[in-house]
Amino acid sequence: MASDPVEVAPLLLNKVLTCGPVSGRIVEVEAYKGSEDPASHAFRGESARNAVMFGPPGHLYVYFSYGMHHCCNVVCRPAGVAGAVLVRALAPTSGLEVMRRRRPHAERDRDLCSGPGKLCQALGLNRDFDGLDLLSSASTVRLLDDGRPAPTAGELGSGPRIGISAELTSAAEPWRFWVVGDANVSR
DNA sequence: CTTTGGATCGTCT
DNA sequence: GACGATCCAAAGG
Repeated sequence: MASDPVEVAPLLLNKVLTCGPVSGRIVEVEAYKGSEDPASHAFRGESARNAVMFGPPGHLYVYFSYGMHHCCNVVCRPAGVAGAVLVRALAPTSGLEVMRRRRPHAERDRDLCSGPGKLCQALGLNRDFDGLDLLSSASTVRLLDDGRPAPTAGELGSGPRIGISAELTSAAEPWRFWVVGDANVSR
């Protein structure tokens, strides 16, 4: 959990993210390095918004974007060094009724968590949850291992990250990872 | 099915 | 004052 985001990202696949009655299996992620990655919020140094990315690993970094959406990340480098993994999609595993109520526009269950903004809406996450320790049993949001292993080489997809300006030097890096064939992967 | 444009506001320049 | 680590609806093939 405390190493290079590009190494950690694929290992988070098939882990379970849970918040109260609602939970889902992680099926798509993106790695964001800190100082070496122009696409990272931490590239230009620490600020009030991204402070959690500079804190200890295993904590939740939640940001607000586009004036209406929240996205959540797992911090994964030692305190003082920025780095995180964006959770892009979940396969819903429990609390589906609550998710549907929070996301009335979702017509199919695969629309509930198939995007970083969607899954935060489904889990009810916002900036109030920024900084939570995902590995503490006392936290309202937790990252759990239910025994399913990370995808094998044949089950693991990878490619360029989504929504990154093409002019950035790291835009073409294959730092997006997903579970091949899962219906909840975005797009 | 794919493409396009609008919504909306915290954050940093 | 500009710009997003996005989502959705509407319009066009």
